[in-house]
Amino acid sequence: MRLVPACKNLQIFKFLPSVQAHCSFFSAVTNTLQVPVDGFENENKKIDFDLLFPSCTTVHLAKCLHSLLVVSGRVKNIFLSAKLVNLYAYLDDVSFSRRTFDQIPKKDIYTWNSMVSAYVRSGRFQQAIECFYHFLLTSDLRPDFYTFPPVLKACGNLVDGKKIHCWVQKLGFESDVFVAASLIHMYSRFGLLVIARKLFNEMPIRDTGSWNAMISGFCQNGNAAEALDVMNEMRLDGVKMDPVTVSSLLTVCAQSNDMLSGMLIHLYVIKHGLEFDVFVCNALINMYAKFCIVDHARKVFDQMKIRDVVSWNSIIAAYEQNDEPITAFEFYKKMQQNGIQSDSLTLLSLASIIAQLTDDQKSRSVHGFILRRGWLMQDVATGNAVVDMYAKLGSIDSARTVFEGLPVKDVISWNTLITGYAQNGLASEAVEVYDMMKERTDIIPNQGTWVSVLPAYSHLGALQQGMRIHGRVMKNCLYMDVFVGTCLIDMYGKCGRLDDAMLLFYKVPRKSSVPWNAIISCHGIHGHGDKALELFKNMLVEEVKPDHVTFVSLLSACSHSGLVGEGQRYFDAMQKEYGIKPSLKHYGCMVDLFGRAGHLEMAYNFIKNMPVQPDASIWGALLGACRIHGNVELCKFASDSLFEVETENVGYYVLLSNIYANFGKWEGVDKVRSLARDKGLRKTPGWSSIEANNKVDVFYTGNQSHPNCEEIYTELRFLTAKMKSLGYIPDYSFVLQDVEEDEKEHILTSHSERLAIAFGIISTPPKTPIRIFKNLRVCGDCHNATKYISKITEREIIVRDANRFHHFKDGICSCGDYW
DNA sequence: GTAGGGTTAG
Repeated sequence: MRLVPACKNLQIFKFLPSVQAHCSFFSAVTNTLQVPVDGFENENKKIDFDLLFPSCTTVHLAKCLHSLLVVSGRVKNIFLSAKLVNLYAYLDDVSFSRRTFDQIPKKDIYTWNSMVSAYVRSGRFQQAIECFYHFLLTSDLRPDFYTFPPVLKACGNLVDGKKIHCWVQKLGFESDVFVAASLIHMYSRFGLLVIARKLFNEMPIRDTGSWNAMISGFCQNGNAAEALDVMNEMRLDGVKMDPVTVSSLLTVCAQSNDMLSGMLIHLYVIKHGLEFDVFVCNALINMYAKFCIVDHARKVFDQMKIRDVVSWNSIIAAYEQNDEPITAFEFYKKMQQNGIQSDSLTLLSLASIIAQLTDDQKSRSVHGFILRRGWLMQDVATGNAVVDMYAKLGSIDSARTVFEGLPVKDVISWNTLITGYAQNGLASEAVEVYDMMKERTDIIPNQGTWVSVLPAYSHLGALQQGMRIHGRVMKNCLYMDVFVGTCLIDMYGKCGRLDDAMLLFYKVPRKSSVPWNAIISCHGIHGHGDKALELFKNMLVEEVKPDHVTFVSLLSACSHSGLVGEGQRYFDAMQKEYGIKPSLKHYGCMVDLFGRAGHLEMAYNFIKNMPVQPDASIWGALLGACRIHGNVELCKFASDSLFEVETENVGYYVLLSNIYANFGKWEGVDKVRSLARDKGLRKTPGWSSIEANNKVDVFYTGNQSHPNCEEIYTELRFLTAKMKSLGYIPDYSFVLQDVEEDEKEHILTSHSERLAIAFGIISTPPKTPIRIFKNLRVCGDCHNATKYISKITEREIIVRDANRFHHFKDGICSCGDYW
């Protein structure tokens, strides 16, 4: 080939590959277009370059064509060079468009238009606008009809385009259908729908594109009703909907949960033969996925003749978001088998699938894949998905590391990390991250932030901080958001303010089960079983459909209040009247309900008749009941069964060792403890916290390092003496160490809950309520002592432990010693 | 020779 040496000196050939590449290009184009290679060698006279452009389907081929133009000198032809600008843009290589553009010495309007639209097509809106202004400043040419649509599109993504609109008016292009559609679309993107509608109404001639611009304007603002109105006007006008109309409308139907309209449009699609358009099918898949009708989504997907990456992403996301991670993963594998390259959205779904499948090993591969593609650095959404994946898998440290490495962190990155800590039981870390976001960034918290940080405050019992958020939320009316509202209800309920929780409950929208579940559960943990049942009945009156969570809240409320008969009835009703299949959580509540009430045999028989395999939580509930009611035989059986299915949860070892200690079987205690030690399990240390003077203080058992330590122990000595004079006898069965009597009394008085109460007494005004939180269950002797303390100090003492609330007042506890 | 209106996201 003589061509190659001739090309060597030319700048453009830096990009050109080997001799073989030239050969393959030549054979490709000459075969297709029947251009003899001789023709090129005879001064190119026989080659029609215009015909070569459509053959260039890759950047590589485009570069080869470019080289041909350079070598043959035809690059000087202004038409052909401008076509190259467009070609590179279509092949998604805008930097080559620009290089080619720069090499054109005398640019005409077509050249400029091509460059601007090349930028727009590749999403570089800022550069498109800059190029347009550069054109206005440096060229004598006037913009034409073709100039404005891309420029207006760029404006819709960046700045107010009113200035550009003035230009359009000055030049008299407003009546052009293409320009008008662009204006309508641009104003819609700014939410200026009135202006958009006015322009639309004033159009003398409307084509389908004009209608589509108006409809998509409403759709992109989530204005479903108006979009459907325009659709009806359009049809009355006798204009047929095309695939563009339909795909916009399907999306807005999905967003607004309008299943009826969505299905009617689907019928239209079938009747008018639009079901082979890829955009339409993709929109249908997404719509059915949002409606949770995955089968319909699947049917649409199956009958598609051509599928693109969006089709695959949509069907994968459909299964992923409807809790079918296994099927979703199968589709991902099929996508690969079909040779479709994943994009960042594929990986977004994949990360969530892996989290749902709890597949630690695959999580590393997903992370690696994303890292290699550079998406972690370019695309914050992908980064957030990785953080979320690790957090959901419990690898919160990996989540943190990925988070730290993100070059740009948006509000969702922060929310994801906060939620990650909160859901892994690390509430104070969650709060720390929230504080860090507040102090070190300008990021404005949103609904998601409140939903992530409020549960952390609930967990810590940080009422003051929670209330501060309530204040902020009030300002922008976000408390009307059902999720934020529910988190606040939960926070007040879990911080002991049941009245405030109720007040709020009546303010938030309660059409869905979400706030009902929260308020029922709050009454349950406060031991107000009757009120929980009443709320459930109100829920039915207001025609809110209970879900599986409602019944968990309801059954556990029955269990806390000893409402055995009611619990049984609702367990039955749940299956028969509401068609909800009980999950292990429901079975656990029932075992707890029977066990706590002392019906150990019933609890055991219930487990035997369960249609599913009992897990550790079920045996744990039975073991807990055995502890309260002291059944040694069943205890042995329950613990054996428990450790067959679960050996990692330290709580169960502690429970069993406590039972042995209760019976004074110290060998048993030692055995269980060494068993746990061998497994490398360490007991969760018990702590209690109290929020006083805008600050949360945390006490561990036997704490000596608190600044008010001396005063606290003095107060406790004083209280113990007073309690004894009123008839208090320490119950040493709650001392879980084999030590002397003196030592036992000291151990009881230095339990974390007592330190916190004593601190509350000395640091808050007399007779004000004291609110305490304990991470484990409150000790029985402390429970008894707190009754006396409430009488002596004339204070209401509210203790929330891992299980429920205890309200102490005038020497009695709201739980009636039943917990 | 060029242009508008469309599908997937935490």
